[in-house]
Amino acid sequence: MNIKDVARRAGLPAKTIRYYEEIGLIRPLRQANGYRSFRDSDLHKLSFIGRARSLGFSIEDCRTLLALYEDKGRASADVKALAGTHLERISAKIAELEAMRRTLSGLVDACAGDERPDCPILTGLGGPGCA
Amino acid sequence: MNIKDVARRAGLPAKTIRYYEEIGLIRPLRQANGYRSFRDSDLHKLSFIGRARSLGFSIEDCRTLLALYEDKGRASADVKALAGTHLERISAKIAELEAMRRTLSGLVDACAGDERPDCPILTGLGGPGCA
DNA sequence: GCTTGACCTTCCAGTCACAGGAAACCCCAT
DNA sequence: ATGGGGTTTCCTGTGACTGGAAGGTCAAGC
Repeated sequence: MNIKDVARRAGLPAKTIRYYEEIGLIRPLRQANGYRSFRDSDLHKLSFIGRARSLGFSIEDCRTLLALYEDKGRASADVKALAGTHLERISAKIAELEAMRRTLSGLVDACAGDERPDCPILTGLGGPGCA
Repeated sequence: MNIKDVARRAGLPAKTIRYYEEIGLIRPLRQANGYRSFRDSDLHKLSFIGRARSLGFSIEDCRTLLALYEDKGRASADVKALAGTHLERISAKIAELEAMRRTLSGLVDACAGDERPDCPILTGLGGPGCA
C-alpha cells in the first residue's frame, strides 16, 4: 500500500503520515524505489492514532497508548489512568472556555452594535476587573 | 517605568512585553541607556491586551481591538462583530471538547481499571466508529 | 521512444504566542 | 572593587503539523 492509499483509508493527510514516521510512531517498510510500503498493521496503527488524536490525546499520549495497545500483558488501570488524566484536562479546558464565554457574552450583549463609538466591550477591556 | 514594573502592574511577563513590542503592538520610549521607558499609556495598552488575551482573542484580534479602542470615531458595530465572531469560535471549541469528553468519558467508565489487560478504551480506539 | 501527468521522495520554511537561556551591559550599595 | 539585580539582544525550542520547492518514478497513451 502506498502512502496515498493508506492516507485515504486512515483518514489522515499524507503529510501527517510522513511526520508520524519521522517521529517514530510508525515504521513502514520501503520498496526498492524508495517509496514507503504500508502493511495492514501500519494502517491499523494509523487509524488508532487518528482516533486518539481526534479525542484530543497528545502525540506523546498516543505513543504511550500505542505501546499499551501492543503490550498484551498491560494492566487496564494504566490505560484508564492516562485517559482519566486527559479527561480532566478536557474538563478544565471546557471550564476555562465557558468562563470566557460568560464574560464575553455579557459584554457583547451590552453593546449596541451601531454606528456610534460607545462600546461596553472596549470599556470592559480597558477598565479593570474584566477577566 | 522600567519593564519589570510595567510587567508587574500589567500582570504580564517581561518576555511577553518585549515580544509585544517586537511585533508592534506597543512602542515604548527608550532611555539614554537603552532601557525601555513605559508611559502610563503603554501600561494601559498592555493591560488592555492582557484582558483581551485572557478572553481568548488572538494577537491579531488584539491589534484590531487596540486600533478600535484608539479610534474615537469607531462604530461599536465593528467591535461587536469582532467579539461576536470570537464568541462563536469559543462556542464551537466548547462543543468540540464536549463531544470529546462524552466519548472519552464513556470509554473510561467502561474500563475496569485493574491489573487485567482487557480494556474498552483501547478496543474503542482500535476498532471503528469511535470518534 | 517520448511525453504527460499523477504519484512519490527529501528538505526547508512557516505557523502561534511565547519561554528559556546565553552573553553582555548598566546601576546602585556595600 | 565587588556583588547582585536589572536590562539588553539574539538564538533556539515548543506542538503538530502544513505548504512548497526540487527532483525521482511509474503507467498510459501516441
